[in-house]
Amino acid sequence: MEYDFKEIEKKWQAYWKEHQTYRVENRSEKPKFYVLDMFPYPSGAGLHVGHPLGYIASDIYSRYKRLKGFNVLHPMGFDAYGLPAEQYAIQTGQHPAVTTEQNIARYREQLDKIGFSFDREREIKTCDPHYYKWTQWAFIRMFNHFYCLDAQKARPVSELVKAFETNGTAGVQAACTVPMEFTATEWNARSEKEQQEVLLNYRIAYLAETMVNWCPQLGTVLANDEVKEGVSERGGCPVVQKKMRQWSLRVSAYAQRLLDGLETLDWADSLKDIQRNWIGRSQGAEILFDVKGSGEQIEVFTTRPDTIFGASFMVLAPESEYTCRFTAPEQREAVREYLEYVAKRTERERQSEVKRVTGVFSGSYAVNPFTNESIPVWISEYVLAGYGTGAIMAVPAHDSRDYAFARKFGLPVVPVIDDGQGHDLSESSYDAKEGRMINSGFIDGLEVKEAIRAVAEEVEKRGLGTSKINYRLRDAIFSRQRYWGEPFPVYYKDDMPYMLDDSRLPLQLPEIDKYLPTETGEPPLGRAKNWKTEEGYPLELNTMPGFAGSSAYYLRYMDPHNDQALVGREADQYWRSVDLYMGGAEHATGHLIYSRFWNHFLYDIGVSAEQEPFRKLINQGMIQGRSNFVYRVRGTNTFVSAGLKEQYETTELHVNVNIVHNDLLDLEAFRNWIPEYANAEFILEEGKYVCGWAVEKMSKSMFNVVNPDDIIAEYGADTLRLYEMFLGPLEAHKPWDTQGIDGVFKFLRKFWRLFVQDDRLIVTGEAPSKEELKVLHKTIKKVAWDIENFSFNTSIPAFMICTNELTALACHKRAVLEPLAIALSPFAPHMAEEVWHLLGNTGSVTTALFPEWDETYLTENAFDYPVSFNGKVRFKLSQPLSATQAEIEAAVLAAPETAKYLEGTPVKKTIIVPGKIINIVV
RNA sequence: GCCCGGGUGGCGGAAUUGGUAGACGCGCUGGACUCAAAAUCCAGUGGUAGCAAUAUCGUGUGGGUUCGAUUCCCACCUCGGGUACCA
Repeated sequence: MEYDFKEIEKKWQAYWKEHQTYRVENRSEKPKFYVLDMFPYPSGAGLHVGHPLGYIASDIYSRYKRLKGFNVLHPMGFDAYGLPAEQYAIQTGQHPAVTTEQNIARYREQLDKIGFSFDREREIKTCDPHYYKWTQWAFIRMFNHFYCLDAQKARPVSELVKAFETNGTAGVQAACTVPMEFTATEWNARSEKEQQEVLLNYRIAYLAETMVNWCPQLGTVLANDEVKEGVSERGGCPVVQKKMRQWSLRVSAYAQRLLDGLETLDWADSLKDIQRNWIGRSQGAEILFDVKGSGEQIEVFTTRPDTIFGASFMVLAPESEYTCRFTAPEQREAVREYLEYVAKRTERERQSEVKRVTGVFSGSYAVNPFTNESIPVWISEYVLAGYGTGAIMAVPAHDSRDYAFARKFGLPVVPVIDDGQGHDLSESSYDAKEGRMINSGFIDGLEVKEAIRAVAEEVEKRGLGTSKINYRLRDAIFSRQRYWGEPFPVYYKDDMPYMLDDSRLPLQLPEIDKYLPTETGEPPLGRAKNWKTEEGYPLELNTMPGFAGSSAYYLRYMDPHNDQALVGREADQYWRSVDLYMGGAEHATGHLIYSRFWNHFLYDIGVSAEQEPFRKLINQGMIQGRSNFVYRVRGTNTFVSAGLKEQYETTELHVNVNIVHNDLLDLEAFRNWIPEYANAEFILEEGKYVCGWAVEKMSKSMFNVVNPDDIIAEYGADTLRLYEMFLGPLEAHKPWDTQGIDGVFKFLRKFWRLFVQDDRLIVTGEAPSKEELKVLHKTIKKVAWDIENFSFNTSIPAFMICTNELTALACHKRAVLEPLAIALSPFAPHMAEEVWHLLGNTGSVTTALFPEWDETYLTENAFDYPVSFNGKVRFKLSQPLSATQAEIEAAVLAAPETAKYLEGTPVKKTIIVPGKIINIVV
């Protein structure tokens, strides 16, 4: 019986299902380990060969951990809300729930064939009311909490109300949208509606007029991470800034904690860097500048207080409220024109024309508090309203943007730092934080870093301002004008939002006739009949964004059937957080920020046991497509082989990679592929048609999609699993190329033949030789190390070498082969189960223990092989010696091998690297 | 612009972190089996010189540290990712 993967894989997949082999309990004597994959959005196209890469890696790790004696939670589910299903619904009228369910069924079927060890009982779908009930529940909690800056955590809004009632804002340190000040008397005099309006300024989930990214083509607003280079990430539609009343989450309140938390995480440094940049902490000072003749002041934020003596003008953001306040009457017309121009520009234009310098003089003058000179106040779009105070002090000599602006409008450039190299300020600004201060009064002669401190102190002393930390991280806009998402558990009374009672959750998504905005421009939910509370209050028409459902799903897996809580206390205390999270780095600024924020909040309110949800994170790389091309001779139906294409005028066309083998085109299959090519003629080289190729994104339009189902049908799931790992380092991006798959398939067949030949089991009970044990233990050691370090691509060669060596030794001994089968089981579980049973074991190999390796089988002589070169003799030590250096030296010099190479030459010195090498210099 | 990563045979990539560079696989070449092909098996395969043993060069480029560098340091070239008037 040859290796019959079809039979074997079918058999064991059925066995696992029937015996619930991978079912896991929330309590155990064993230590826990939680392995999670970023759950997929089930698209209509189904899985391609790139999708399971991370799942295979995490499955190998899960299986390994199980064999190492851990109670492993390894679930899978579906991120089911999303734009594609809704767009499809708009086009076809098909309910998105229906298509989503179909897609999920297809995904599940494809995943099942790969032999994952998921606990199927725990599967979740974000669009399931039993699931999104808890998304809504968490939202209500965010509405009912504010972020207390004293405690650095979320606190109930009821506490805030109490504080307002007794002391007003005095002593209240809370994260807010706009700073507010009022007394208890003022608060108590306010109407219910006015009080609610004030509280929205503090709530963690809040409704506010904010500048949002509005995408007219998609008809919805988008979060910052959903906008890339000024256009929507999905669909690439233009995005404009627009003021709208929208739900937001006060993520910014958690900026420092999200930053600090990174230190405790075992994530790739590059990913941490991305998050650090995104959070964008910058330390500086806020400084007040008097505005001449107004009695009012402008506050600026700067990280370079040291350069204040060089501040020769100020600039306001066009959208800043300062702008209209400080526009002088004679400049009113010019400013109005400029603001009009700015408002017309899209985000994209603004970004693509960064170099373009525009601006207008406000007509006002401010006073530099250190030089007492009067400086003009300008307005320009290069200053952003949403960052800092919306106003800056411009130091053209030491900031390149200010420099460009000063040059364009002829403003003075005053150098205040001497870099010691004679930097030419007529060419460019000097931005570096190095050098000595000049022209700067009391800080003259100080180093830049000292000067920053000195000025900041002086500013505080003179009451001109305070030091201040700013973050780039913005609050997350949480409303979407869409149908296919979680409904908000919100109703409106007197135009103010109120939360539904928990007992009314889940608030189910209503049926509607069409999935488009209403004629009056309301979101699709405006079409729902009776979309109001029993009391008749209207319900919220927006739905939640895609990241809502994916922000706390890992908690739900711990306790997926709990009707009373998002996660039960006991389950949460047991599983705590994800020990290994596997997923793509593209979620660095989206999901991985929101999810951390969400979990920090749940931690604050005592729902989640740990602040950080994902202790270790591995980013698997993307598998790209390898496209093939044919070359059509212009104006004909004749195709020329790649090697000859230079001799003709050709057009390059993508050809389906599934009818190309080793870059050779299957001519018959090509003629049958598309009717247009039925009569195609070919110009061959050496009787073959050679295709061109390139690495591109795997997509339908490039005809380079490889379906895992096809690979499994031809080679089996174990081969697919092995090959995906063998392709290259887990974290690297790499093209899929089916060509090499034969290699791992051959290996599995060879491995099989160690156990079975000529239809019978040939494994014997003989005691293994020293050499065989060395082969075995070498392999176990290597493989265990590789798995622990996620270096799966190198553990497969270890198995291959081992198999070749055992074949050469004609070793069919159970004492060697059984541990080997267990070690292989994380990679090729079907094959491992089969041979495990052939050896007479019962149950699943999952219940075995990963073999331990024994160093004593791997050691031989203290120094194995001398190599001589360049007048030196070198010995490699195969393991650390317990002897002293002098003893080693003496032993080596006395050894006959040494004498052979030295041939009497006197030794100049010896260099000993313990455990590694001895060099003898002659 | 700024912040991260990378550059090793014809190709994917090893080298567990300063110690025999090119493991393993693909591809290619030769051989065995076959009427033949496919499949399978065996051998060879970085460049140069040589029948050969062997010598010599060789990890993007140029320098440096070291007995010893793909690995560490400096400068440059180049590819990829993140981010971008964030003051």
